[in-house]
Order: sequence, then C-alpha cells, then structure tokens
Amino acid sequence: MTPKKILLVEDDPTLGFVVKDNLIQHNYEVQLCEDGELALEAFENGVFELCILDIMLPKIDGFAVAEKIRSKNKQIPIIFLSAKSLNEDKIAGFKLGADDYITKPFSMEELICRMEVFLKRSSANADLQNVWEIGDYIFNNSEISLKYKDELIQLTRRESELLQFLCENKEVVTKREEILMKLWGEDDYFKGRSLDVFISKLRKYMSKDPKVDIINYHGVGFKLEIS
Amino acid sequence: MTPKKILLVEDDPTLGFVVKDNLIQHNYEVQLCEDGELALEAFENGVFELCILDIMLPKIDGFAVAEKIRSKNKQIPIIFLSAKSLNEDKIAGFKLGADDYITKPFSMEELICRMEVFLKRSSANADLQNVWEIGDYIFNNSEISLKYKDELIQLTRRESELLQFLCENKEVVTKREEILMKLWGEDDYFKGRSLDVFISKLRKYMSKDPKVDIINYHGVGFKLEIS
DNA sequence: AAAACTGTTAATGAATTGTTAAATCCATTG
DNA sequence: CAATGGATTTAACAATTCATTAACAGTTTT
Repeated sequence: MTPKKILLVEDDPTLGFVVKDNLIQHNYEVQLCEDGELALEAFENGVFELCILDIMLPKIDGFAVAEKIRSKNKQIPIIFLSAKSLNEDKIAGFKLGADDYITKPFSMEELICRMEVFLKRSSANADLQNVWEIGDYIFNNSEISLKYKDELIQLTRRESELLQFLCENKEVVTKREEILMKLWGEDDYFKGRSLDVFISKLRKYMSKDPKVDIINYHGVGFKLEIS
Repeated sequence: MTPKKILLVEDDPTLGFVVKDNLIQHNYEVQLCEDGELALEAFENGVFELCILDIMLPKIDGFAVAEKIRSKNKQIPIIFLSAKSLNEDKIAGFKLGADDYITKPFSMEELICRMEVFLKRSSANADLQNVWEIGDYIFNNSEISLKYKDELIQLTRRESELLQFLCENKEVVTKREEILMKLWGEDDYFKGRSLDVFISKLRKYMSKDPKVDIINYHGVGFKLEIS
C-alpha cells in the first residue's frame, strides 16, 4: 500500500519535527511547512490526502490557509491544531470547512485516530480485516480456513473470497451483480451459476450452526445473517 | 426544509433533556433514548441522519451500539459523548467507525458545529437514499423490506422497485408511462396491467396506516400521499 | 350506455435458485 | 511432456418464487 501524503503546517520546529517523525513511523508521507505561504505553495504543487494546520502561524494564519485550500478542494480533510481552546476559534474554524480540531497538548495516538477516520471515508479504503467470527465458526481469510470447534475446514480460493465478501457485508443484502463484478469481473449467466454453486458449498460448510444463514433474496442477491 | 432526525442516546435525564431541547431549538428533530437497547430499537424503526451516543450507558454501552449501527449503515455519522477523556476509549471508539468524539463538559455550540460538518457532507452525497419513512411504515429498499411496528413484510424485487419510485416522487403525481418506462422498459397494455397488480399489492401492505394512500389519477398515473 | 381505465384475485408459466455431477482448466510433479 | 489431482466452470435437473397474464368486477369518462 502506498503511503498517504499529508500536508503538515506547524511553525514550532520541535513540535513539527516530532509530529512529522511520528507520522512517518506510521507509514505516512509528510511534507512539513513552516508558514502559511509555504503551505499554500506546497498544496499547489503536490497531491495530498489530508492537511494538518496549526492556527497560529507567521504570515498567513491557519484559518486563512484553510480557506484557500477549501476554495481549491472541497473534499480534502483539514484538521486544526491549536493551543487556544477558545470557543470562538473553534467555531470560526469549523465554519471554514475544517473537519476536526485538536487542542494542544495532544497525543499522537489521538491525532492518528482522527486522521484515520477521515482517510477511511475519503478513499473507499477497505482496511482488510481477515479473521471473522461467524456464529460458532471462525473464518480466517489469510489461512483460507473455516474452524468449527476442533474441526478445521480448508477452503478453496473462491470459497474464501466469497465468504470474505459476505462477511464484509454481513447483515446486509448484497446484490448478485455486485458480487459477480467484484469477484468474477463480469456478470453473465455462467458466472452467476458458478456463484450459486459456491453459495451452496458455503451453506453446507456452515450448516452446523443454525444461527448462521445465507439467505437468498430472489432476483436480488444474498445476505449473511447471524441471528 | 424538513428538519433532520437525530438519534440521541444519553442516560442522564438532565443532560439528555438539555441537549434534546437545544437541538430542537436549532430545528432538529430528536429522538432521545435512555439506554443502548432502546437506541437500537429506535434505530431499526426510524430513519436518522446522525447519531449522538453517550459511551457509558446501562445495558449495552455506546461502543456496542455504534458497532451495531455501523453494521447496518456504513454512512451515518456517529458522535460519541463521554466524561472520560481516556485515550483507550477514544481509540476504541474511532476504530468502530465513530466520526467524532466530544468530552464532557462540552458547549452546545461545539456539538452543533461538529454535527454540521458531518451533515453537510452527508447531504452532499445523499444521491441514493434507500430508507424511507412512509407514515408509520419504514421502507428499506436495500433490505427490500417494509416494516410496520414489529411486523416485517418481505417485499419482492418489483414491489420494492415500484415503492422506491413512488417514494422518490412522494406527493407528486407520477405518470403511468413514466413508471412503466423506468421500471419495465416499455409501455404496453400488459405491462400496464402488471403495474396495476403491484399497486394493488402495495396498497394492501400499507393499509394498516390510514395516513398512507396511493391515489390513482384516472388516465394519468399515481401519487403516494402521506397525510 | 358504451368505451376505456382501474382494482383485485387467482392461474400460469417463465425466471431464478439449490444441488449434484460431469467436464474442463491449470498448476505441479514424476 | 504427459499424468495427476484439485479447483472451477458448465451441465443437468429439481424445486421454488414471483412476474405476468387472465378473468371479472367496479369505476370514470365521453
């Protein structure tokens, strides 16, 4: 996975360095700018996925930077950092389209959590969970296996892919078409029949726990239900 | 503009009342629940645009509620309230898909600002609504279901498609021809009769709430009316 | 009053799905 | 390079579901 590019604007060199370093540790790519002017220049000349702005900056303050950035890009998440915890500031920030606001001192953990919230939604970023609890079964998609109590069922590639997809959409009706396009790359009669065959197999594997059900919605798709 | 519905879950009656009242002042519609169980029930039986969850709740805690809500709805913004400012809590919350986190005590201004950030973006991409309130019924077009109080009616594909179309044109007369072309792809005598059959079925399903009516305009089309 | 349109129920039959087995594909090995 | 064996796809057939058609009654328009 390629690291996400972050624009960090912080005039305090010590804090700037600490945050930058920390983010790099967490596999982000960081461009640190010392003032608002440099920040805007950097924004023009790079592709970033998220901005972290200190409010108190020399030359152009954080709010003004945010306003400029927003005018160029309505989507990019902006997080403000500030020593002030004044309400007026917070409000002004949000009005300009800031997405979050963290008061100093803050922990890196907190910052990263907040960043992840936005990054998760901005890119349809499927962070890959690969072990699932399905009723009394444990499905491990990296080992391609399904466990029931002591019993181990070795799945095949397709079986595992399909079960993964159903788990990602647990308790939700997933359209046949969607499954087919995602796993088979095309939606025709035969791929559809193949899907039915695999559904049938998964049902058989998971028949030991009556709480688990793959329900068909006629003409629409399937739902993995755990009652 | 119709007020946005907020699900507020707070066990402290005083705080709950204050927040609810304040939000109503700001033209929100608020359903206040005292515990996690009631909250999940309410979520199943209503259409909300944003959730505010206290973390410390009797019966089911806020995180568990969030997890359930997320499994049903990947989009809806969730804001946590908490007296604790412990880091572990924050992290756990964000991981479950919370969108924001406010520590008590907080100002209503701040809460509302944060709410607006999320509501603004969600309304920006509200192209595909698929849960509708139809009088006392809840129609869920992705689950292909119609709920009336505790009762669940499983719809068929066509029934669901038609009801979706009527919902999109609620309170407006939709021409037969338009429905037929959109759903059947052609407008002939038999497709028309088919449409009438489905209208009849939908009327029967929704006969329990006298406020809901599908009205025929002779020679023209139908209107879904909620009085 | 006739013609056209709509409401409703039931029957019919086409489409979809469940399941098992056979055919095909494909990577690996002797 | 042929043989093997496992995995996936296709085939075949049974079972099910639901959209359509039919039939008839009621309503509105001309």
